[in-house]
Amino acid sequence: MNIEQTLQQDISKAFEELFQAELKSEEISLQPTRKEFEGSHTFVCFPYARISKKNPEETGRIIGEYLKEHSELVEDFNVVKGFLNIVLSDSTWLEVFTSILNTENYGVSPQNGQEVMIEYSSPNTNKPLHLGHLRNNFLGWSVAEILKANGNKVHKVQIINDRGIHICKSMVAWLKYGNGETPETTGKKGDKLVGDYYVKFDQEYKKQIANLMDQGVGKEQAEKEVPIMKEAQEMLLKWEQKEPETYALWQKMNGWVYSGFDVTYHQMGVDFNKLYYESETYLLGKDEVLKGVDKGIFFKKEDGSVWVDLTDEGLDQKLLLRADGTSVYMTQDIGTAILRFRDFPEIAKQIYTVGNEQEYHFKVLFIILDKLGYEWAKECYHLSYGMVDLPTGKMKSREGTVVDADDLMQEMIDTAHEHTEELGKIEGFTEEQAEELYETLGIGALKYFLLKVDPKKRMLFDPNESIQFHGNTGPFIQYTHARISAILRKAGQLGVNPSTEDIAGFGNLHAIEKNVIYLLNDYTNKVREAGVNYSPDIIAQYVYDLAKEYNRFYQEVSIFNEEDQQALKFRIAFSKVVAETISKAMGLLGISVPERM
RNA sequence: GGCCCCGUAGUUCAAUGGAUAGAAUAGAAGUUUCCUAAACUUUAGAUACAGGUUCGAUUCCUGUCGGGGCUACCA
Repeated sequence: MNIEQTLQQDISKAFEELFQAELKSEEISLQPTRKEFEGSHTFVCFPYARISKKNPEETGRIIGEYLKEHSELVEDFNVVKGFLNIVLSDSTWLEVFTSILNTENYGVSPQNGQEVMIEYSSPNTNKPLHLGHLRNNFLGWSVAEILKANGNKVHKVQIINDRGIHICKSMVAWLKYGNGETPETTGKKGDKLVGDYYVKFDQEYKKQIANLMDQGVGKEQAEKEVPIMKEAQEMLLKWEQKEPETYALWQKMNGWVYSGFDVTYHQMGVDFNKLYYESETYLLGKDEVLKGVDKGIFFKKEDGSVWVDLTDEGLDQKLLLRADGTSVYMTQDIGTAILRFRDFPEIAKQIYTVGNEQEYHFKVLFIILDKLGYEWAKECYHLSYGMVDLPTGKMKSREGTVVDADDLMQEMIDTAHEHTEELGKIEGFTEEQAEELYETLGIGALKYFLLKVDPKKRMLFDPNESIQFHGNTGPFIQYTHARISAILRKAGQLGVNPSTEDIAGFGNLHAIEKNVIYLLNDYTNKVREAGVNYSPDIIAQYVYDLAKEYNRFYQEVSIFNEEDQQALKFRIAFSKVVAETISKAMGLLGISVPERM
């Protein structure tokens, strides 16, 4: 049963019969009643005063009377300053609840036949993943899950930026200063090792510039003449010519990075269906651009460079091919987009999870694809998210303020460990179970923290204060689930296993129970809304509200002391549905929930 | 300079144009014979500023002030 739809229809009917006015039921918007008033759904009467030709207060009263008389759902109503608050009957609430109880896969829409591709992560291979990647990955992965729950078939992909001057820098530094070090000989994660040499390169680079300047060379000239930078550029050329030694070194070092990334992704709990490598796609797009020149979509300058003129769109001119004929980033992205639609001809949408500093880039990319005549260009979407700032400001690798992904996750797990031991909550756990719990809690806290904020907004991460386990946090929600699990275990031991028949006709619902059922009923709306807006924060906010409201119930209503057997059974079934909904919603965020904690 | 985004309690986050702007945390005060106190209850505290549109504005428009991003023949 759909409460909202039914109410909308009933209100629509009221308008027809009372005021002879046609008002489509979709046009009628209901909002949740504020908690200081009685009722669950509120109809705002102001906009309809001109239809009813009565003041809002009066309009609300008349419609309220009508609903109370004619609607099967409505038991009572009150009107406060033009707001019609609708009170539903207990039997309505119970009916809503049992219908949820009996719905398989509640909150999951049937397949709609639509295929969607979502890209996230897309790291460079010259340094380890950091806090910004965590937001990116958690966001992309969660949006993928949310889209699945909305009935889409989803392909999770990333493009790995595995070539270019950045990786050559690490390679040069390793050759010069590495003494043949490997992850095996040092015991270091491969991505960390390669990252160290990237840093080493930068240090040497600066040193050499300083030396040159000491010798009286001007700053600009020094930057141009630095020997180590020249070496990196030469290496890039060798790589492009596939010079065997360079190529082998590149493969070896990237291999180290990938093994390191695998560990990190595993700990993060994210995965991909297909990987794209820049080394395989960076030459794509050039043909498309040249074709575009032939068609007059792009233009060539005297020096031979190719540009697109976007001044009609209110943007600038943008370079697509350099004078020497080589590609730029934009060219590659054009090629990759086309490749992906070739690989997956059925996809109806492509989503790029990339930080908001690249908004301009994607705006231009999508316009170009459209100009090239690709219908699907309109279905490309830049899932743009804000930076994660530190209390000291932006993360800067050169200033050593980057928060490493592995370190941060480990820190969260360690904190969960300490916290759990302090509370003495690990009695009866095996060592293995305890370790698993710390991980569940630590990673859960981190994911929830990063996902509860609207992706579009920048957010602050304070390492000292963001690791919290109280209040609006992942562990709070996990704790609620563990509490319910304890109730269900006890119910199982007592042999209480309520069925729909057991609770049929139960008519003594507690006010908090109605609030919770309202939330349970709202879950499908939230999943839809989160899908439409690509916003896991909607789910995060929702599941927190649900857990919080259930905790109030837990505090105020006792279950096993209840003498009325039907009430007891209802509360068991009710708790079970709450636990399942918490678990599902958290699942959409990539957060698992423990049975005990 | 041009373009884009953001200014909400001390702090971190909410609020399809709707009621007395919600949470969390930090502060103050309470609640464990009873299903896990990582919980619950009470209390105090905010829309940067000035106009405009509207029955009604945190939300839409204009301006001011403040913060951030983009604006490379880098990726």
